[in-house]
Amino acid sequence: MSDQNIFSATPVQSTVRRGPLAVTEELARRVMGGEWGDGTSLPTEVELAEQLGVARTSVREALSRLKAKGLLVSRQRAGTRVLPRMQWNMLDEDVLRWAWSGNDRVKMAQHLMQLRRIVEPAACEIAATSAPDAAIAAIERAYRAMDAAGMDPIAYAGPDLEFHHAILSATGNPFLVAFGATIEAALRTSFELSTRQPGAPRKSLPLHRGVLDSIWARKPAEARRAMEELLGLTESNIQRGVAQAAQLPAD
Amino acid sequence: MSDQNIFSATPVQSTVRRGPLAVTEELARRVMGGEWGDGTSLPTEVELAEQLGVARTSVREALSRLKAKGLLVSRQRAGTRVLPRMQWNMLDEDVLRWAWSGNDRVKMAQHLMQLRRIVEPAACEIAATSAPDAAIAAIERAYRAMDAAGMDPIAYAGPDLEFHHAILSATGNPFLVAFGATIEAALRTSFELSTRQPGAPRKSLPLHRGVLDSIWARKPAEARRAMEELLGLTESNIQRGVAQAAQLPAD
DNA sequence: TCCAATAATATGACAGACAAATTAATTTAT
DNA sequence: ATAAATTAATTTGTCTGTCATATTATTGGA
Repeated sequence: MSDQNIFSATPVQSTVRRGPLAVTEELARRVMGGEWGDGTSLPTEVELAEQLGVARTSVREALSRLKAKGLLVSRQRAGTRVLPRMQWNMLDEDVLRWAWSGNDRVKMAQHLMQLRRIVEPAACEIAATSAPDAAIAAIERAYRAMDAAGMDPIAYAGPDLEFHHAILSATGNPFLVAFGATIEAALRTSFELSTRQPGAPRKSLPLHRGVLDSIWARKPAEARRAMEELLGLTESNIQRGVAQAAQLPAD
Repeated sequence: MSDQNIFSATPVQSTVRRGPLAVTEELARRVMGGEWGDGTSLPTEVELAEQLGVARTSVREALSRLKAKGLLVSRQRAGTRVLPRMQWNMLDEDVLRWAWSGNDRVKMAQHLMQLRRIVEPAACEIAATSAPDAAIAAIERAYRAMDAAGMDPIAYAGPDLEFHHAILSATGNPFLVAFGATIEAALRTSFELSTRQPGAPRKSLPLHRGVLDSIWARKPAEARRAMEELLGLTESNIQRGVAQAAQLPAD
């Protein structure tokens, strides 16, 4: 039973490096999966080390990472408890990625979309008002890359991500920039679910153009409206993607 | 020189527990202070352990926490580097607290306020639209506690915080709930800077009432406007506080 | 039955060693 | 002499083991 370590159990996905990250990922997966849900105490560090086939040091390092992200808390002698999900920092890149494996992807996608509808139009408004020209130029570079990518959804995805990130950066507000990670996750979803719509870039490119132009024109209200329109298209793409995905088995 | 450990060097602030947290806090302080700014490699783990007068294990645990928060990244043999500030997760509770010690508190307070103006009115709108009655009741409980606190700014602070948190919770959106930590930091500032305005609660209480009532009334637009008004007062309080604090030495 | 002292236990910290990976240095071949 | 290849050095990563500390559980006594 001790040979049931994580490396033999799971075929080790290519993106997961074999190092301490693997232990973190595995523990995170179990916490997210609700194996020791909400308030219950999880096994001792020694037990976990045996289960995973690693040293206690490695377990401790993984646990400290999860504690840093607000998923766990541990008191001496009392053991390590799972904090209530409401207290988790869902805006953290990794937490979001881990949570994504859950069964409620659709609902989560909706919540992310709701967040984008709140933040991104406002960011456009701010960018149009006070962004330095250099920052707007960065947005334009991303736009040109999108244009160059043409109709290839794969090549289109990267610059698209960069476009939205550049807008947040252009606000000059570090807290909005920090949204980048969250937005990125939302965008990945959107790509994941809208890949089945091959014509998507054709429709979205001019809307991106509209956002860019109104920011250049320094018209905040117009920039906000342009982004709202763009997000409207994105949302409908996602909804259609969800509807189609519902007829297929989950990956 | 090896006796210059953190416990003898600094008189150990009362809030800082003596455990591994102390090492994390100290390292975070140095990273934030720009001691090894942006891309440069910081000392080896052994050196840090000697400097701080702790074992390498403790240093590693602290470093792993900082890595989890996106402040550092370390590669084997290459050492541990500080990631560019733009990539830091400013929406993390601890990162925000650490960054707060910087010299640009005023600008940061403005950025936080800008974020609140984006998120909180939108949250009110959502709450008024779709929050279950139980969630609104939680907002009301916080309001009653504020009312009971009367004019005492200290007793007023807790329920005020709870009020804004309850609104975010009422949206049912976990990402907005995650804002709680950030908003909390912003509120602490606001208290810190508006304590010198003893009459503040008297003005702010009816505005809170307005927010609560319009959410109960299920009027989204009105709820948004009420929150915007409340934030307007808060911002002017902060600005006045900043102006007064400018004439005093920084703590 | 309740309180106090004691024992058990899990996390926290420490020490030392080896493994792995990447960079720096050195040697060798062209 | 230069470039490639090999070797060495260095730093993080991992392991094993032990002790310290805090908290809970137990047991004993009043």
